[in-house]
Amino acid sequence: MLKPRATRDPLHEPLPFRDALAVWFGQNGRDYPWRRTTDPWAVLVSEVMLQQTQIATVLGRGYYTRFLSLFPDPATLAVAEDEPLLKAWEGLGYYRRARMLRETARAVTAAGGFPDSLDTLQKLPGIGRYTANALRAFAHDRPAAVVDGNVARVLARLLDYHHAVDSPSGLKHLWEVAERLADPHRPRIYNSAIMELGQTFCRPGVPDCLACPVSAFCKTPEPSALPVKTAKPKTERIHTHVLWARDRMGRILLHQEQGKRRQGLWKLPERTPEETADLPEIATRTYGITRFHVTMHIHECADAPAREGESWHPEEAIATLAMPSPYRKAVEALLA
DNA sequence: CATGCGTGGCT
DNA sequence: TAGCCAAGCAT
Repeated sequence: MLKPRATRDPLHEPLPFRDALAVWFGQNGRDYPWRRTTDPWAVLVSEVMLQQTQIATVLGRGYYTRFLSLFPDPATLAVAEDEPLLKAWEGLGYYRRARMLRETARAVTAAGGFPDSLDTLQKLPGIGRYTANALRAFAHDRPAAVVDGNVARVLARLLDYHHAVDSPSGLKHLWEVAERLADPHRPRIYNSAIMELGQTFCRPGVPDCLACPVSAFCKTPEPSALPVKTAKPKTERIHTHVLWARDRMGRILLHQEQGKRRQGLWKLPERTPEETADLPEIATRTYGITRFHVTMHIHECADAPAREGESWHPEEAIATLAMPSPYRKAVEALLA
């Protein structure tokens, strides 16, 4: 891996660093729909959708455009029911984001508009330090710095920073650096540029330092070794047993989540291994969720008493319900 | 401060 | 295949 030697320090010479980023971005910046608007609502929707979610997912499957046509302003989302909201979010994951976005829409609607102070923005549900600053930079073009996964990687390499970037102390340091580096005169361009740099040249694994517009400012001799992250617990293999139950009318038994996290989503009813031991297993599916590798065993039964939170649904109604992806796929395969 | 939260693409 | 990673946040 060939990498040009660092000849300049971005913290010591922030002006040429910002210029190099701005020039490159001005000629090569990508055209995303959320870069074509300054509407705080449209920007907020994009930022929340993009939390821990790749651009290709949000764009490729049309989530962003569809969501904004369904909920074009905060007042519309503020009065939306669970079902259309969760359905619009189906497949994006982290479903709590959708509910928190509606809570924020209600607060903004009640207040008659978006707050402009960083502290007030950060008190809104689902808006943390990153999203609050992103709103200020991308919607209002006001001085702000952001640290997301891309920026953390870029800064760690620029500074040859070998502490864990996902630890609280590491993040604190990176935010301080980010605020010193950020361009106070071109917040929108600067923040767009440094994030896009992390998606393109300064990508995870082996970066493309030879083409990087700021390689002269980059201190690390071994970029592929950065950033350092805290060790994650090893994936655990677990098994679940669910029912594929249809009554005499052909209706399907489903369970609606009640907890804090996935409230409102519909799943196949779960039973203990003992309860399904005598039922024929008609399919198994595997999927990953957080730190678990799940093998879902699907058992067929003609009928079953509905328990708390469970109800029967005609086949035509299934498509209108919001289901987590693994269950959506399982149901579609079983109905095919 | 560590952990849980979804999903899909890439290595 | 298994692990890593992504425009983080709340608890």
